Amino acid sequence: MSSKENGSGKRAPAAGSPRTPGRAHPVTLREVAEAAGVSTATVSLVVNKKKDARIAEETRQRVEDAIRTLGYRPNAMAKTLVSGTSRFIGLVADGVATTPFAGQIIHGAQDEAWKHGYALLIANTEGNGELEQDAIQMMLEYKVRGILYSTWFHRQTDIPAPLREADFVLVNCFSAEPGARAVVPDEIQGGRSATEILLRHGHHRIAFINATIPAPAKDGRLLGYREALEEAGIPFDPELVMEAYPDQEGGYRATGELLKHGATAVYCYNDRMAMGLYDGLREHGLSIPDDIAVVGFDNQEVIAAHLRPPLSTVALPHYELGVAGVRMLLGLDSPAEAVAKMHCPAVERTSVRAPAHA
Amino acid sequence: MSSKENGSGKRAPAAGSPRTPGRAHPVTLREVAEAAGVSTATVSLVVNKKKDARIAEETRQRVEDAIRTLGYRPNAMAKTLVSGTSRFIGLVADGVATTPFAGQIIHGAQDEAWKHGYALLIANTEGNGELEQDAIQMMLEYKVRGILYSTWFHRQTDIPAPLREADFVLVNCFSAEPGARAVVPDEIQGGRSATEILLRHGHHRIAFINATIPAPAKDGRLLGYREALEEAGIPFDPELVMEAYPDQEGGYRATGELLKHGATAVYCYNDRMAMGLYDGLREHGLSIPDDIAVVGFDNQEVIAAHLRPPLSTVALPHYELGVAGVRMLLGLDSPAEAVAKMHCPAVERTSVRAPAHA
DNA sequence: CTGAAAGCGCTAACAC
DNA sequence: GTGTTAGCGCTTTCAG
Repeated sequence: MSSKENGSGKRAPAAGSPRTPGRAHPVTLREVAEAAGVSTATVSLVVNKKKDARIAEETRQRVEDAIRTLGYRPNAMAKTLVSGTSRFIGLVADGVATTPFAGQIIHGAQDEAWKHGYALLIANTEGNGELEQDAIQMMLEYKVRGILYSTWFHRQTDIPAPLREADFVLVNCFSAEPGARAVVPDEIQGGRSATEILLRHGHHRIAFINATIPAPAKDGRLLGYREALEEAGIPFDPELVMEAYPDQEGGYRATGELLKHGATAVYCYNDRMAMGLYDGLREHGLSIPDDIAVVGFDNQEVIAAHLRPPLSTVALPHYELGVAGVRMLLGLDSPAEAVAKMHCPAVERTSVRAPAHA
Repeated sequence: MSSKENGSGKRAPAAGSPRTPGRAHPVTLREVAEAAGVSTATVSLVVNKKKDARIAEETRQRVEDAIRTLGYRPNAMAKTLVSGTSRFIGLVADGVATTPFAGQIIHGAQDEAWKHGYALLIANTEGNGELEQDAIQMMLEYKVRGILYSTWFHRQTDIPAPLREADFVLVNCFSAEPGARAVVPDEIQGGRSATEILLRHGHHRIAFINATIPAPAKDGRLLGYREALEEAGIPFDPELVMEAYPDQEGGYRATGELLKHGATAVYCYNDRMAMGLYDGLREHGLSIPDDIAVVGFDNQEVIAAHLRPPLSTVALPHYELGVAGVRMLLGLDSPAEAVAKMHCPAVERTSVRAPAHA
């Protein structure tokens, strides 16, 4: 964290601030105490609404009036200094920017943290290791309650050394180290759910366009597909599984291969591939869902909800990942596994219908 | 900020932490001083690398060794308490979640803040006024250097009362109050740029599908369109301007109307509408860009870069908004206007070509 | 029921 | 060159 600064420190010339009328220095506890004619201890007690402290109703009134008229606001830094640990939870992310998803992790973490009186201190590292170290150091210096270390796509990760000095949990990633707490999406169940959407509509020849890129998602989503098939008593046909680069172009290019094997339905590794596939299918004069049913994965809102027809898919529970991350950090839930797998809910839209000949 | 807590406060049972071996309490400055056989003042001086303090090289070494072996880490809270203001910049957003864009604002703000030694304290309010108040209060209590108040889409906003107690700047929004500092995208220039892409390719009959929803973007993008036309000496034809709900469905439904007026090119209020329009045009057997050229607005990556053909559009400078916001807050740039308009750069892809008969 | 006083970890005069 | 000391604003025994 470099430090150079030339700011004026001046306030914006906004309309007269209602509270601190002309005061340069913020109001302190002591000042409130003097104004109310009590000691700082007493003020502290009423400010913090200590249950066991018996304050005369009359005194409390006097103090509260003083607080109001002076516009007193507690200094969280001083509080923290005394208590030794702040009400901050750090969130280190490798990409808030890169993806619409990271935002949801932040959102979930923030909501849950807030609920328990914590604020989020965030650092976006965009994959820069040095920055990451610095960010963690900084959080440590601010005495954060703990750190959420998150990645924008589900993957294995190394635990940066300084992270160990804090209470931490990995979010959307996991470590090879046993015992390292983590929360990740349940890719297998997600793959099962995606396949089941199709199965439920009566499809038997279901193709799966997997990603070419190795990742827990690649393995998990395939495994889920196989499990669902097996449970439905449908033999696994390797011909129906193909691979493509996991974006629109990949999906588009996979169209030809897909059409060779007489599938009546296809489950795509992600929504972006499904989007490309839509174009490819259309060019072949095929209509969705009448000629072929499609499901995606990720529930990437901008895409899935607005394709024609809207895409049935399985959602990656990013918001829940954030929530679960802070709950685990704070030790709010019963002590289950070290790594929690979050459910990926199916979200059905209209890209699936029973096969024509069924 | 409610406060209830039952966390265990235990650390994750990770591998032995390298630094603080078994220590319950973090290492303090005083301890380093004792270990090095110097006073706390001296340690403070070397820790902060004070230029003017003359420390004997030998002493400095001794101190640095002590720091290293003890694994000392400064307590930022104590520092802040002394100095009166923290190295935090608050960022209040009404929707990190709702959109892929907000992430970019955060990203820009964080990068720039970090560059100047500040960390970001963020609060997502999702439009909840009470939460917003609380968030600002909290930031005030943590003595933030200032607050960035941002909205996920460009609009006018009211300044929440507590915000006035801080140094603040509005990001992606603005206030009716004169003097309130703000940074917003330059919609007019953006509209001009979008239109100019089409003009440059030789189009004369350029339709504009505007949004139905009132917003600075609606007015600005239209105005930019008119300016570009005028500058090109092309008379404004009201028939070529239509309105639709600003999403895929809106764009799709606008197709029929669009086709009535012999436009060879169309500029859409946003990329989502363009996406819908692509489908509509395709159903009419029209091809892009041969039969009709299309440009969007927003540069919503997932969409624009991956439509077939990839969509030429104008980017909303969210990252830059974040950067400019902290620069303005910190008073880093020359004292220009109270509200800065950020440039919206054209990003050309392949959805535009010269008109057929040209 | 309330006040006095001792710090939390660090910085900044001001001595020596 | 380096040590002493007085707080920063607050919480928390411990007296009374």
